[in-house]
Amino acid sequence: MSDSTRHTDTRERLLDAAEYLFAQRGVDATSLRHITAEAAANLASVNYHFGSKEALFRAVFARRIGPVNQERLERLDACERAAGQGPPELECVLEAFVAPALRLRLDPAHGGEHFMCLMGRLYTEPHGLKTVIFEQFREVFQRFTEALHRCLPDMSREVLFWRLFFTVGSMAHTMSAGAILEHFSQGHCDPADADKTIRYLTVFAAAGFGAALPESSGEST
Amino acid sequence: MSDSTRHTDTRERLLDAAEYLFAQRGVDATSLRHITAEAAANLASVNYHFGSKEALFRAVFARRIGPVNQERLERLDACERAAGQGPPELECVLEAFVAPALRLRLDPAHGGEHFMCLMGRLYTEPHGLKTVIFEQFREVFQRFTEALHRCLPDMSREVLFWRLFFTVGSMAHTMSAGAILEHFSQGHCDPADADKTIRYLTVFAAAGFGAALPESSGEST
DNA sequence: GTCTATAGGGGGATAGAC
DNA sequence: GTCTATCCCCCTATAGAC
Repeated sequence: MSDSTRHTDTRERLLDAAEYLFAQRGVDATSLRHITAEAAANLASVNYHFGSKEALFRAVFARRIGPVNQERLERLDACERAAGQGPPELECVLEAFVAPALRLRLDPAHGGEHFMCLMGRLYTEPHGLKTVIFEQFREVFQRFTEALHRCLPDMSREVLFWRLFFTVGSMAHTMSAGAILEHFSQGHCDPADADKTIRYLTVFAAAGFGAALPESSGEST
Repeated sequence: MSDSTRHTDTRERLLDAAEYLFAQRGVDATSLRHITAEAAANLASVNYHFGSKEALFRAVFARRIGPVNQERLERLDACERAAGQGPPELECVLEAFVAPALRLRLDPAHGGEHFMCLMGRLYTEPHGLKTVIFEQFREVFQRFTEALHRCLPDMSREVLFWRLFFTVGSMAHTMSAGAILEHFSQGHCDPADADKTIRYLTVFAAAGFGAALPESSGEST
């Protein structure tokens, strides 16, 4: 915000504008012309600063994913310290994973809410770009699956992966489709209340993880 | 399949092609040229049969959502009959909701797998078209929230809506991002096994619904 | 019902002046 | 670093012959 940076941050304005428009209208539906207009920059500036639309998309993610994943790992460290020698607490681990993403919405200064929506959609978008971005989740994925395995030592890898996957689905849905809940619940639910949302999701997922294992019991068709 | 319909089903071929390509590459990224080429039809045929790309998109959904939602209601009826006077069983209700969508993948003759993926993405896509399509879910939503309320009479509407929302998120994620699970689990999980997937998700969600209620307990930041 | 041809509008990327 | 002008592509939708 200082005057010394004012003239140099076209790049930042482009990132902000792209983040906002990608989240609001989708990546394919957003043109470089929309972005540069929103950023009050020139059409050629995207190619000058980033090289291509795809590179801009990657940059939008690179700017924020790192901090989110770092916070996840720090919170996981805290869970493990609190547990001493024993396994960490299940709810603590799940909250460590879920909270940093769901709290993006509250990020002051920045348009974290837009990024949260975009990131929630990332999992299901058909873009080939996904694969590159998912590499940035590898460490988080490994650390958390290890921690969950210590929480639930008798659970097979298969079931553990499935339940983590369901948890990610609930989280992603909350990040990108909260408006639907607000609409269908007719005001009963408020996805803008991050603390409550985190608490509800953590409790739901922890109970799901703790369920007795189904060995393809009873009913099949 | 009969010869008498062979010459008239350009319309069907267009729907199949659109369903496939929308699922695979996204709606915005799929052009009418792609669709008509895939369907071995003429570029003008989409506008002749449907009027516009948007109308084609709606037709793709209209063709399959009806049957899925009808099956959900029938299965819910079955749960309620089985329960007699009392409340239906929680797992039965959840499976009634989840199974018809997850079993789309097995739909023979048709490309149900593609539609499943597309439908899973519908919740989070930025298209304005969503609102029109969601109207078709209204009855299902009401019947299932009522049934869940009878299963869990002490649960507030707020918590019930949240947990149904989390369940929908897990389901949608499974429908549209199963490939990610297959990749990250390195073969431990097989999202193509519909029976197992349904069982796992039902058990997970039922446990989540059954969790003790959190009154913003303990930790907040 | 099906096709060709085309209108008319954006799209991403780049060259080259400043 | 920033801007204008422009190349060349693909898009949706429609007109009109068959």
